[in-house]
Amino acid sequence: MTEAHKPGFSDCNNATLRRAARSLGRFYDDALAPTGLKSTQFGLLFQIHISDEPAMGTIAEALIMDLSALGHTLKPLIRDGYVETFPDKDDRRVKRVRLTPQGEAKLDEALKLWGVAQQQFEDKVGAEQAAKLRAALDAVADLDLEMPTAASSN
Amino acid sequence: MTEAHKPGFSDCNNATLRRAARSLGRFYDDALAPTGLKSTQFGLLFQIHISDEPAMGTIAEALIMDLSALGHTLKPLIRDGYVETFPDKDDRRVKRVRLTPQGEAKLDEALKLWGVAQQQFEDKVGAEQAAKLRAALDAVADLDLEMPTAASSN
DNA sequence: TTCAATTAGTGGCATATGCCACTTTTGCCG
DNA sequence: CGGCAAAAGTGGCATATGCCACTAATTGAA
Repeated sequence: MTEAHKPGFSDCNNATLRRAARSLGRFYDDALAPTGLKSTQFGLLFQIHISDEPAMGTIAEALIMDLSALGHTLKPLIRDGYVETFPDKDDRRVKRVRLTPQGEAKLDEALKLWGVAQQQFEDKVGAEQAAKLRAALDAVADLDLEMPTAASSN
Repeated sequence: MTEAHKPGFSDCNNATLRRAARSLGRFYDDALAPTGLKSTQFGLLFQIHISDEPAMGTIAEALIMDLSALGHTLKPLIRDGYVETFPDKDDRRVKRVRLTPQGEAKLDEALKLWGVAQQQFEDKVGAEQAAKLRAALDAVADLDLEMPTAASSN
């Protein structure tokens, strides 16, 4: 076969993905810096915004993140007054989430800066390519991966 | 029709990337769990392995990660005896890194499990597609993105 | 109705990552 | 040569994420 270039991270799908995530994350973080929000927080606020007072579990599922991780990530946003929670009317185990007026305002503010970064990115890779990449990433994220024969070998 | 029912949630390239990273990270983490290593640690050990006693800055650059972040991430690996550092002969500011024999052994052990996960992934998406995805991700990671506003000299 | 199993979150602990302020070395220059 | 800027790391602080053990609220029998 071809004289494979430096293997390094290149071979591991996961390592490559994380590396790209660090790189792109920095870019979007820089873009949002003036708002005081991290790109992850921005994404979370947006997800809450487009949902209808979602339960924590619902958000976690949509973002494919651990429920407890979501709880942790939500704390600074609640502390800063951007988000608030309230119990579900029918199931007291369920805690629903919504943006506060300040949260909505902050999101609007962030959306403008996000747009600049997003545009910048798409100008570089092309809107078409970017859309394809996102589709591919969504497909990967939604894969039902499972370890075949879990352990107990040799 | 009703909106907001898509798997993703926004057109944000960064959010989509992070979401996929969380998802895939879990898969690889599960695969490596028997070794006691996280997929990130595995990636770091591998990077050190294929490099020639790299300086910390060199590793950070290759993985596109903050130097201080690398330092933090390295700590548990040093504590567990998989990695050791030593000063550069010519420049005392430089700290070089290498795997210990246990580190090499642990890496070998992890490589086997990684291979299974990697194979599992490629069976699902196709080796061809996976390679393309990695190429796209590497391209994204190496983009020279810059915010127009604060952009000065570079 | 009462109790075991399930579901939704919380809290603690540990790693992953970044930024910023320092400290130590080098390098460069007048 | 002396001093100042740049380079390489370190440490502290804060957020991002996961897993596990627990608690509280529900549900599904018996």
